[in-house]
Amino acid sequence: MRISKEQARENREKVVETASRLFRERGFEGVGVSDLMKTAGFTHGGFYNHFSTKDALATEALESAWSEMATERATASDLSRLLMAYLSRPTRDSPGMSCPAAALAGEVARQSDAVRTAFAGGLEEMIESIRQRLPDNETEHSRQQAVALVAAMVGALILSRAVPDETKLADELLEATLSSALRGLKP
Amino acid sequence: MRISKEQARENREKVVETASRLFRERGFEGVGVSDLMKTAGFTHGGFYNHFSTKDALATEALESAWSEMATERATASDLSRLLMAYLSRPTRDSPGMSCPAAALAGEVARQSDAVRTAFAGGLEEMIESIRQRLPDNETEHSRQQAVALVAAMVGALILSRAVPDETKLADELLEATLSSALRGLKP
DNA sequence: TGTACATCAGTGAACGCGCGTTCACTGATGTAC
DNA sequence: TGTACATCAGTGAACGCGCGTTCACTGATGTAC
Repeated sequence: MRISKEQARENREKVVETASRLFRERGFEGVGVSDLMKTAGFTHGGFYNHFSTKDALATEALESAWSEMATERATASDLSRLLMAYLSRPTRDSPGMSCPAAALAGEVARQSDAVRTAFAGGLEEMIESIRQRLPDNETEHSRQQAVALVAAMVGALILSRAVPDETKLADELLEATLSSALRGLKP
Repeated sequence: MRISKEQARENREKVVETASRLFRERGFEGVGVSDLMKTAGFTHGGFYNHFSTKDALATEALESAWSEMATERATASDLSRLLMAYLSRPTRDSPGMSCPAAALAGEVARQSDAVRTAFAGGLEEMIESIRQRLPDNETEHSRQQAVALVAAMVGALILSRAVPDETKLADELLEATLSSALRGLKP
């Protein structure tokens, strides 16, 4: 049952997008190739027609997630709103659709150079896009401010997801970091 | 070859401490029971004389790591120095001996309730010990400040470990977050 | 435009491997008398 | 205090299982004439 080239391209994309979501939800190690292909609507054997290894897919899936984030950031009207959306309960509760840094940073430290490089590329873009939205985005200091802000955003989301769901601390992490970040934007 | 009660107690502690280090270095999933017992100096079969499951050990190992951190925090003379030590390259490059939040937060979100609760307990202690060291540690606002500060510290360390070693960004994350945090301590 | 055949995306069984966990066994420690 | 025996921490083989990856096969698509 050979498939048309166009169909094959679409199928490949479907696998990458499914991986992009599942990896963020369960981590790289938490998603098996067989599991992933099944979720994407295929059998596992065909995987290696598209990707040389699981690690190669991980790299592509990460790039896909970062690109999705960049598109989403472009729609935010200003930095305050971007921060409010990022440090929110809906974002915390849907890791598969949100920031790959918050979902995968811990595991990325132990992945291949290809994955780590893809991660750093997307993170750099995130930092720069935030720097450009800072009030004083021309100064040298704005770079430092953007880097620190991204670290705080990512840290808050990761920690909020780690503590048990019902704890006050889970919400507190988002709220305190948001307040602190918004305060930092004032001149 | 039965062992004395005292010896058995020491052996158990050795396994917990080895796990505490290895889990922080490689993640929960990255350390096998057999591997762990071998590193601690035993064969794997004896594991279940001490722990009911690997998850039970994970919980104890996490508690042990947090307790180690609390002891270490108690020796810091002031908050500035604590921040400088936390956001440093030596700390970043020895995850097995440093903050369990930075090493394990990502994975903890997908662990059992027991592990997540142990994680939240240690994190809460960390937040409170930092709040007490803030200049205005009597105000209501100090709690919020401490929570946001901890999120930034943990986020910076996690991201610094995720990007490739040689990148400028790895150091930048530590430095920018440290500068921003120290600036936040001024009245 | 129609025919013959090569290509290759997808299928599903099979591979070796390491995982967490179980178990029969060993023999020094701990205990009962 | 000395003897007999039960206890149990540690050993290492074995368990079923799911992992990433390979492979022979299928049959519609793509191509050569």
